[in-house]
Amino acid sequence: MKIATYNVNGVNGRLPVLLRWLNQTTPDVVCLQELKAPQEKFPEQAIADAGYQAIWHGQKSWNGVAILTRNLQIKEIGRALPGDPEDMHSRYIEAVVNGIHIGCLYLPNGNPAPGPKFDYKLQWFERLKSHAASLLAAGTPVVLTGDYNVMPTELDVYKPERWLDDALFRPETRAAFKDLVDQGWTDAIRKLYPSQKIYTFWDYFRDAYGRDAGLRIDHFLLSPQLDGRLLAAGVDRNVRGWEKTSDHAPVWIELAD
DNA sequence: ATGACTGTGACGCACAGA
Repeated sequence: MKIATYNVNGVNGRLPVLLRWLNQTTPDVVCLQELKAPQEKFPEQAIADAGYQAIWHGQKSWNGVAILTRNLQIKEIGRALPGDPEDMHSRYIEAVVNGIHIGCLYLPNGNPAPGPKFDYKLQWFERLKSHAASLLAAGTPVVLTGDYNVMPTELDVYKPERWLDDALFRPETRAAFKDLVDQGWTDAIRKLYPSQKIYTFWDYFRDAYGRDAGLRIDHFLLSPQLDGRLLAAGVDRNVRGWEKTSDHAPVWIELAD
């Protein structure tokens, strides 16, 4: 089973790119982030015509997450990260597909740091850790994937020294990600490519893609039940070179059935 | 060190992104 994650940066503006990529790569499950569309403006029909059913949690202008499946039943479990009923951002949706819990997340950016946005990021991280721990305790296979807005190590940044004070790379952020992984999760890309420079995002500015000035911020965390089923993983980085493309590239894993 | 790009909502320009 092939599972992909893709921060589309606007699902309607990105629709031609999204459909082209879906058609070329036909993942079985797709987690989308940054829909930037209200609930009623999700392009359900175009995605259905491409062969995918979908559940989504939209929001006007910002955020928004979705899970798409191809020829697989999808059962929604929830569309909010537990722990803060006041949090109105659409940043989490969870479903069961093929017996696997799929958590699709869009972790807050957190800039500028320090400040209230950074505090929100760290609080969101705490809630994620809490929910992740309960998923592990349940003992079912789980994939937690999406845009984590974290470069976990220096290997994941083109110029680490420039990012030390950034919300995506500050010590508190990296520590939160490490705490999460240390619960018992496997970072799928790093398991297969422990020392390779791999990026999933390139800024629109200054020809970042052309210079390969990238970041690795979109991740797949696998619960222990799935660790042994990981067959392959990669980044469809060519998609970042397409016209009218997102600043993120799709990332994917392949699991044994 | 700075500013550069992009999508959305509204149809200016502000805001958020990373």
